[in-house]
Amino acid sequence: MPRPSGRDRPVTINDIAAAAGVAASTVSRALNNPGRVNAVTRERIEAAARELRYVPSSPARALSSGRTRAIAVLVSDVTNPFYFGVIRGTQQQLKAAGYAQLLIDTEDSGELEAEMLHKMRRSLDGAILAASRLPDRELARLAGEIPLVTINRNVRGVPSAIIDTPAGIGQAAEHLLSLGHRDIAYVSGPQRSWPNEARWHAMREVAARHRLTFTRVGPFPSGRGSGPAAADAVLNTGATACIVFNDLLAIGILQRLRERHVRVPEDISVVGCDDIFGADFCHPPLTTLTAPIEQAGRVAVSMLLSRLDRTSSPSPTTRQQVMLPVHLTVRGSTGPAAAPA
Amino acid sequence: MPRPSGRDRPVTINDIAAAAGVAASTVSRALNNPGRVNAVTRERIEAAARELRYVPSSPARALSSGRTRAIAVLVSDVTNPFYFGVIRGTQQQLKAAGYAQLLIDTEDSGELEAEMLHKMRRSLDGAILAASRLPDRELARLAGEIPLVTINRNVRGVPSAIIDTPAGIGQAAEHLLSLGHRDIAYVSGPQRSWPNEARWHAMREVAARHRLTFTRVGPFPSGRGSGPAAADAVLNTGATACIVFNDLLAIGILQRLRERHVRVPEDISVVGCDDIFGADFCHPPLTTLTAPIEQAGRVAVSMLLSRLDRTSSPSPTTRQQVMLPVHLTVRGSTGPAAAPA
DNA sequence: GAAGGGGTGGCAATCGTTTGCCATCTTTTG
DNA sequence: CAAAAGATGGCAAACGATTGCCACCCCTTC
Repeated sequence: MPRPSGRDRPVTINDIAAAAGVAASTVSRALNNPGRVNAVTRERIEAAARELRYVPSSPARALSSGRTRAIAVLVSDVTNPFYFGVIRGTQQQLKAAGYAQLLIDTEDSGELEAEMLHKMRRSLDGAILAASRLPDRELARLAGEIPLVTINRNVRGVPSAIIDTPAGIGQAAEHLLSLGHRDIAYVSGPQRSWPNEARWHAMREVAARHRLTFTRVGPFPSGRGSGPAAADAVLNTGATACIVFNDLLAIGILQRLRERHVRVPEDISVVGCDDIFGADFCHPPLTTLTAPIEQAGRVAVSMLLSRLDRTSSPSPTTRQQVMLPVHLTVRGSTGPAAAPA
Repeated sequence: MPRPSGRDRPVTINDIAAAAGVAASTVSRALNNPGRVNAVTRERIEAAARELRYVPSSPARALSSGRTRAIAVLVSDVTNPFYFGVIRGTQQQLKAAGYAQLLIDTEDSGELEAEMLHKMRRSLDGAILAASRLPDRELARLAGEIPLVTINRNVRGVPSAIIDTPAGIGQAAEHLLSLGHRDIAYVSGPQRSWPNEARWHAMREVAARHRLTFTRVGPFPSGRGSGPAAADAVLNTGATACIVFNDLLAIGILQRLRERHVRVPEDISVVGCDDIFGADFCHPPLTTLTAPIEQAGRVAVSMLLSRLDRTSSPSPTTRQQVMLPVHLTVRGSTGPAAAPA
């Protein structure tokens, strides 16, 4: 017995039933399935519920209905500003739909990610994976256990919201090329990161189109801490410009270049990806691919919820993939190529 | 019936009971209260549980035990970097203790805050309020409904983790005074913000101690968007230095000053509060009061959990208030006072 | 006037655990 | 050796909702 003393036992559906002079089942129906009960009865019940300040117990509801109205959002690092946007987007959309948001930090570990998903599978209606570190096969398997939507991760059979940064890479490269850069480096993010591979792939395509060769350095963990190593590596290649896996790393690079008295953009141009918080006020302000991060979060939630609502009938209205466009935001970190020494 | 087809009905405690040849109650005890059952029986049960990959159903558990093992963390704006730290701290500590973290963005609205707390009170074991917008009275009332811990908010009867920024204000002011500043402005944050009042109060004390008068401008909403207005207001006061409610606002001010070609720190010095992400790489890097934000999150969780665990016996070991010290981090945004024109 | 059919509402089973209470068996103790 | 105490496990009643099924009433409709 949780609360033996009748101190302030929470109001249940039965209390309302008693107050309104009906059965508990009728109360349940009046509240969830209004068409099913007579209008005047319903009103009486609603009045009683209001009067008693009734709040349904979600555990009880979850137990009997099998639906928890809770969605998990998994991010690989809550302190990475990229995810702020995601979290905010999901938060908004989930709240609007009356779902609770469970935030989980997977600490960049695929195992932790899989374990959490497995453990919580019974208490969740679904999950959104931002930056999953899981192998495709594993991801597909988990998608069978629990409804999943990924962000920035393309796996067959798993719906996803994808930010089309690779397309933006083209714009970024054109921008640099038009400034006279020929020697461009790509600073690689984490090895097992899907967006990282996609971005590098896009770089190579641009290079091929222009009969150039771009070099790649890395991989580096995507944090500011990797900045020094990454900056040094870029300088070693002799490139006059670089496109960096993400802004966080790019900002780290900027700091290191400053330390080494390498001028940006005079000596080297830097382009980031994502346009996170800080990209506009670092020094110099970062030219970057502006991504609709919040929107990605919102879209992912919508996709997930629409899957949950359709009662097992695969409505064709929901797309499996939503591609979100990015655009290049030119700021101070890019400029004309330095004349070769 | 949630899952009518027996497709892959989740494993329950009963399945284990059957497999191990005991009663369900014994399984429950073996898993939650190991001392209560014989060692060999327990091992048999654990083996079966492992074999069947049993995961307990939290709703069911919550329903019968009355405890959900879920804690809500309420922040007033998820995109404010200050809260990243809080969220990360709570996240770590909660995960370690086996609790789920429900993230709620109250969008700076006290009503939304109260409503969410009230609605979720049945599905939560407790909540952590970072930057509550609720009046003291309301807060105290809600603390009776559900275990609460606040961060940076001091209300009688509600335990809290408080970052001692006011003490730091003293250091910041001394720093500025030693640089020759006599005319110092305080840039006020949101009006109903408790930390804001505390910081201004600390400013006035320092001023009194030195027989000076500091001016106050604002209030301003705490976002970068308020930067321009705040910067202009500061310039109007003729102050040679300012201490700003928080870094977000300070960074906004920095940007505006740059636009207006006011040099920092030559023409005016700026000190922020919190040392958020970005404070070290904005231009110039911001001198600020470094706050142990993550730690505040962790401490708040510890306080909350210790309250939950002590089975209604008010153990005196838990303090009601934990004060966390800050320190001044001097960077590029402060320098010697300009000679009066 | 009998048969059929919507509209309403109640009964009771069910979801998966936890836990009070009791029965049994084994030890310890005087 | 009897009685008390402890260890162990089962029974069954919660917890608070949802929902299938049935009963009843009141209208139609032929």
